[in-house]
Amino acid sequence: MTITHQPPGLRERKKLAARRTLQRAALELTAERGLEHVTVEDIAAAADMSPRTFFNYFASKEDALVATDQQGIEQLTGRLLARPAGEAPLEALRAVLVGRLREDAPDLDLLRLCMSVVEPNPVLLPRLVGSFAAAERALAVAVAHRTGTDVDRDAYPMLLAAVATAALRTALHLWRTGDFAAPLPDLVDDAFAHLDAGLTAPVRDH
Amino acid sequence: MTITHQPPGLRERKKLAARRTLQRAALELTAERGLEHVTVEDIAAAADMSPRTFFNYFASKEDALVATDQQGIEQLTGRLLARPAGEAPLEALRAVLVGRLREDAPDLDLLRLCMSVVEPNPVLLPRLVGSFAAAERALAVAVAHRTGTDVDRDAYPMLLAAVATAALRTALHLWRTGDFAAPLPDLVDDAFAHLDAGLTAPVRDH
DNA sequence: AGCAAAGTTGCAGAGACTGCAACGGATAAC
DNA sequence: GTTATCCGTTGCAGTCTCTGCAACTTTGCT
Repeated sequence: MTITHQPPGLRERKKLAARRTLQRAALELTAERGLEHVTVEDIAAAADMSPRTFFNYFASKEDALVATDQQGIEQLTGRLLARPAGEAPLEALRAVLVGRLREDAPDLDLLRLCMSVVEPNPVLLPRLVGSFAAAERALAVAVAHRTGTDVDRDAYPMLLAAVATAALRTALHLWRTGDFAAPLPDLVDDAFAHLDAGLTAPVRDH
Repeated sequence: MTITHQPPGLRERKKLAARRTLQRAALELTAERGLEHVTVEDIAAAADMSPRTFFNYFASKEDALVATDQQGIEQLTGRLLARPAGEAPLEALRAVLVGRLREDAPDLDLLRLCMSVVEPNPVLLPRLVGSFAAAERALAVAVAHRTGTDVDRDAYPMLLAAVATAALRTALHLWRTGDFAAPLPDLVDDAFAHLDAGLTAPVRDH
């Protein structure tokens, strides 16, 4: 099983499209009606698919609202490993995350929807936080690889990955509470700047 | 509605006991049989309660396996606010978390069980991570209060709370992969030490 | 065109979860 | 001591989530 980096075939593209369609349908319906007034059947219908097919893409209804796809994760770790070897790991993480966010606008769109949906449905907050777990683990492995440490014996890789997602989550929170006015990449960058500054109590300038 | 800090009445104690009984039953059964071979009915039976009662305590089967109770969270934030005002916020968080872990052994027992259960049931990992969300939010509010910042406008409080739980989660991971040999409080302390050291790549000494 | 691999769908069934109403034990007021 | 009240427990009925399986359709390749 080798990883093929061919231009993705029709098959893959259709699958990704279907996934996005379902995700968007789920988010929009939930934004309108609230989480408990949307059934999987509704979502499937809105996406012109069978309910059974929904579960081929998402393990649960809530997953469709907060999930990050495996492909995106692999893209992140790939880029992380491609950073110059001398770079400080935290810097590399910042560059990769910010870089990715600056690129794809369509993803940002879904992300915004997602944050809007989570806020009035607090049950989803743990889910959202949990959905970062997979990415975090993958990033930790990549960091371990970069630094020659061991994910299961050294604190460093997991801690660094966890701190990076902490920055991301913080930025997402501020993004939403600020009505998405500030550009998300900038917010993430700011959060990392706080980390660089050593997490000392900030000066209040407002 | 004021917060009563009376010695908890019989009623409260019984509720907490019931909750723990259910939690332990759920964890032990899942440890034996695996997540998908345990039903809520099984758990309720093992705890000598009706299945319906289970859902009076936990919103879902998985919740019983990873949930942290509201009371514990309030205890944490209470202690955080009671720390000396001059103390650096990260230091205060470290002291509170480590302090709490050094105290109650029974809780550690459940925590160990929980980690043992999550490992062979990866579906639970996001849930576990998500279960920290509530605590994190509460801690962020407390930090904001301590530092005079705004949870919804400044990155600092959420970032700090998220970093603290990152340390905790990292410690939990190492605790498990090390077969629970090292004392958890020490591991948490170590993780915070890494944070203090500025997240620079560690020297490899093994 | 024709074969093989992979995706979609329907179906049936187990189990998760909820609202409601009845029951019962503890508490408090009289 | 009796009565009124609160609050947790339980059973029940019903909806929805989620899964395995088998039939069918589409895609990718020759």
